[in-house]
Amino acid sequence: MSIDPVDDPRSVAIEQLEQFGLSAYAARTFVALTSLGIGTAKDVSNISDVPRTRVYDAVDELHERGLVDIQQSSPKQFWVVSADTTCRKFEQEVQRRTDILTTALRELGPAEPKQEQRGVWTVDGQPAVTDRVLEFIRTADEEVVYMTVEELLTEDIIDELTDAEDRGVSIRLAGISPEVQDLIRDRIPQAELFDTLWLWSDTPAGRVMMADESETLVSVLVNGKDASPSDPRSETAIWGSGETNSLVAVLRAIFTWRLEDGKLAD
Amino acid sequence: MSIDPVDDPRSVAIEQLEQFGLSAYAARTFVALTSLGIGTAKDVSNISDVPRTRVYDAVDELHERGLVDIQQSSPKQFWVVSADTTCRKFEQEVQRRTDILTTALRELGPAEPKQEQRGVWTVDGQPAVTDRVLEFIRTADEEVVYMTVEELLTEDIIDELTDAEDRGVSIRLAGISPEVQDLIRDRIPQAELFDTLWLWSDTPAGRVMMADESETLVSVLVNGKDASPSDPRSETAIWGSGETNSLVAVLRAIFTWRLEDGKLAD
DNA sequence: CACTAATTCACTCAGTTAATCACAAAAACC
DNA sequence: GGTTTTTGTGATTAACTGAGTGAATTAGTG
Repeated sequence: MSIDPVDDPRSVAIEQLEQFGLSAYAARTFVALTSLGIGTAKDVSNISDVPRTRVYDAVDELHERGLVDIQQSSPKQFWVVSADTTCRKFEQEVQRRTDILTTALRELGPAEPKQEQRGVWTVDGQPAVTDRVLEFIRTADEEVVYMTVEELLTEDIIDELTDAEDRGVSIRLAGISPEVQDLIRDRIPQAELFDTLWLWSDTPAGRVMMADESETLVSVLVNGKDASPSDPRSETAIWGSGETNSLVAVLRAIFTWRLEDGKLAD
Repeated sequence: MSIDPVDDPRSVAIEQLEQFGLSAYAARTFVALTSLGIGTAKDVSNISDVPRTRVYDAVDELHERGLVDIQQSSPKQFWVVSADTTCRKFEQEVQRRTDILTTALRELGPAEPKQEQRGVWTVDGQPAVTDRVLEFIRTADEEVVYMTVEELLTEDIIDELTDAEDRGVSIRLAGISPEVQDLIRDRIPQAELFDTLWLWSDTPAGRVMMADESETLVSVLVNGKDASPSDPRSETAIWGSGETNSLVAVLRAIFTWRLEDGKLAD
């Protein structure tokens, strides 16, 4: 077919506008008006598939939001604000909302350190896993050990590691190719780079990390062979926290042993 | 009653979370978990009024979004990310969406200068009116005349006027008390301050503006006496654009006459 | 093995919104 | 001036989503 819905700017815009809380009609009407600039209900109905009689309601909704102005004539004319202004508007709106949410949650959250001992938690999806990793690095104050395949040593992680090092946290990294090692030595000079601990390459490798010997995370990439090759939600991790957590215990044992044995005793 | 819903951080947070696209159950569950830190379905159901049997669905939804992790034990335990991380997450998410929307709309909008001649458009609500004013100032390149009551000479307008002045646009302001005039002279030194043109004080005064003698806007505050005194949606404006627009013609005549007559001829 | 708690699943009900239709008012056109 | 088309408003119906409830299955516990 001629138009691929995922590429068509119309569909994309409509999709996003709905996400911002507009009704389907309002979103489609807005997009139609954006390419028209100014138009009547008939014009809008022609190029969008909004029933003509419903354009009026949709425009009212948009007018409420300050996105469209109405000319009281017959036929009514509808004027749409510029794309730039619209986006600025949404950004402000959302910024305001985020602020409200932040303060509300802060008032609420006792933020008492959740010292879970026994449990092992699951996280799915690379973004979510990265979040946990970042949080662990952020709250570490002595040591971070991070074994990873290269595709998972992303910029945000390096940033967080750099911050940690500045706080005096000792960083130990593994699983990195020689080229990237150079980069790391530049960005995080104090980091200790050690070789990967076990046979790593032919497994659906993900990452293994430990912070302060009390927070650990292990992940695998689930689409090593089959599954859609570019599915971003293909990482699955488990993590545990607390000195007596079993996962923590296992990893601490392994790391301590290998680090002291294979490399240096610090 | 003991709890005012508009002040209760729980209600506020739930409200905002729903705006961000979470279901009612998911939002309430999240808030409950935020004050708990870690909890079971029972815990959540006790302090929120989510039916126990539905906590699981809600948690699934939150897990999908990376806001909650699940411990596969019995009873299941749920762990919630910190308030800070949550808000960071939403901010990123929304930023991404706004970017997508912006590019999509840019591809779409011909952004051809909408030169409307005859029409007079309506705008309601102070934020929306301010938007139009800002846009007119932004696109002016010779002259801006702005008469206003003080409460409508807000910071964002002053900023935009300052920018305009830097571009070499001549600014003419009226309707400002002596104290504020000093402020203006400091912020926008080149601005010409002229006295209000007609009896202004006993009307439900709003603003009158003209940009480049081709874009004009007139507003009134509709709740001068009655109506809820602090209703923000109480300003109503009309605007017109183009050399031959009737509203433009009228205002141009008045301003030119009064400015040359009463003050100076520039 | 029996009993209880926990979890999942299936179903109902209500509210919302899309969509269609019918009608009144206004414009345009003989 | 009457007729026809266009425009705007309101009512009505259909479809869908999501809240809420309860039954059925599973997992712990004594």
